[in-house]
Amino acid sequence: MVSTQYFFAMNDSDALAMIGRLARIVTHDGHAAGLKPAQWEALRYLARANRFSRTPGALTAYLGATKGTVSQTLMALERAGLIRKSADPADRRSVRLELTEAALSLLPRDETLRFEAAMETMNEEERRALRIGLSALLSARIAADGGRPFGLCRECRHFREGERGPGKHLCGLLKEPLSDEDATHICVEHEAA
Amino acid sequence: MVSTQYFFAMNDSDALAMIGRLARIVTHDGHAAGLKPAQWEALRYLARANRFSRTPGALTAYLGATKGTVSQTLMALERAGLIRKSADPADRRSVRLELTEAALSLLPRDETLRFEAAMETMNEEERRALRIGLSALLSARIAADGGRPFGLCRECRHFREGERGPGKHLCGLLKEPLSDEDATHICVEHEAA
DNA sequence: CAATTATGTATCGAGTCGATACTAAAGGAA
DNA sequence: TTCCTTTAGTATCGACTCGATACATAATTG
Repeated sequence: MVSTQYFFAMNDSDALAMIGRLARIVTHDGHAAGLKPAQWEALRYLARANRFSRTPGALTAYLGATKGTVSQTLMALERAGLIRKSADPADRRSVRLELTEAALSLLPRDETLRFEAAMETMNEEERRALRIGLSALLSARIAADGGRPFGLCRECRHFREGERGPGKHLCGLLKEPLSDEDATHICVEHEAA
Repeated sequence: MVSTQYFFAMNDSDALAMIGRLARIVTHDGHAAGLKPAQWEALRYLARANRFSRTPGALTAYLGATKGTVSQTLMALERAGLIRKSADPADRRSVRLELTEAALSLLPRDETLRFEAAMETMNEEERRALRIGLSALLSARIAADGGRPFGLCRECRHFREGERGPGKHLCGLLKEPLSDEDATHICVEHEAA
């Protein structure tokens, strides 16, 4: 493998520098298709979030930004025809967000997908190391900041699998039914089991 | 360990999402001490770069940005008294960059240092995995983009160790003498051995 | 010596993003 | 019910980002 020839990360300081460089590349990738980095982040989030989590507030928590900033990004996306907003019938303060067809057809042009291509050139041991290392680092950092993990139902303490029959689950927190499809998306209310 | 409880990265797509979230945190950290993300990135780079690499051009290559953007960031840093510019006597188009005392005393306030604190809560296996995984990913991605690796002399094909005596090395490319201290900084001209 | 290439700056426009202030709806307590 | 507090989101400001384009100057190449 050529891949480990360039960088010799011997200590945490080197790892920190690599994290910075990685972040830079992601930001740079965010200028694809005439969008901005924050706009791509919002689209990616909405594509992965379950229906309870497709709101400006949840996106704000995910991004760690302020409400005002997220509001502006969402307005830009709405102007561009990439998201639709609708009122939440249960809570009229709240706004539901939905990707449009245009947004769905734009997702394959996400430049950060190039990282998946890069991973394909790595061997299985390196890929496994990446998953373990990133997972541990993110968990530690997000926990230290008091942020939300945004995980899947499968590892959530509120998940009650099959409580309404096969493939029909329940969220114990929101008291809402969950389909198999719901359970494969990330959730703003996620809490580790 | 709590750290691996939150995220279960099963595949490359999950790893990609983690990379995105990591990048977001780094960007957010970049608003410390009244500076902006791009300004912190420039300061961190200049603190790590050897004397051949402390130029606007090298910083542009490192950041993967355009010359104009980097020029503006550097002007903002100069106005803030964090960098000094000086003419390169050998090439009068080129500008040498130097951190001021104020910048050096600001470096400990870099919020991305919190990642080092997060790493300290990880066990040795996780840390090792992080280094290996990040290294492999960055190498692969940067190679795919045709970017420069910005490594250390030790792993550079131009490095001629001790050619001028003990602790006195030589860069075969630039034909310049290198001290031990020079060799511990990253270089824009780095090429893997 | 002319053409080309390289280094860096000037300017523009849409967007970012923290800060602050604001509106409106929900929820709780007396 | 009527306050009061909390929550969800928007409006506006100012400094900065960042790609794009155009430009000036210096080095290099033919």
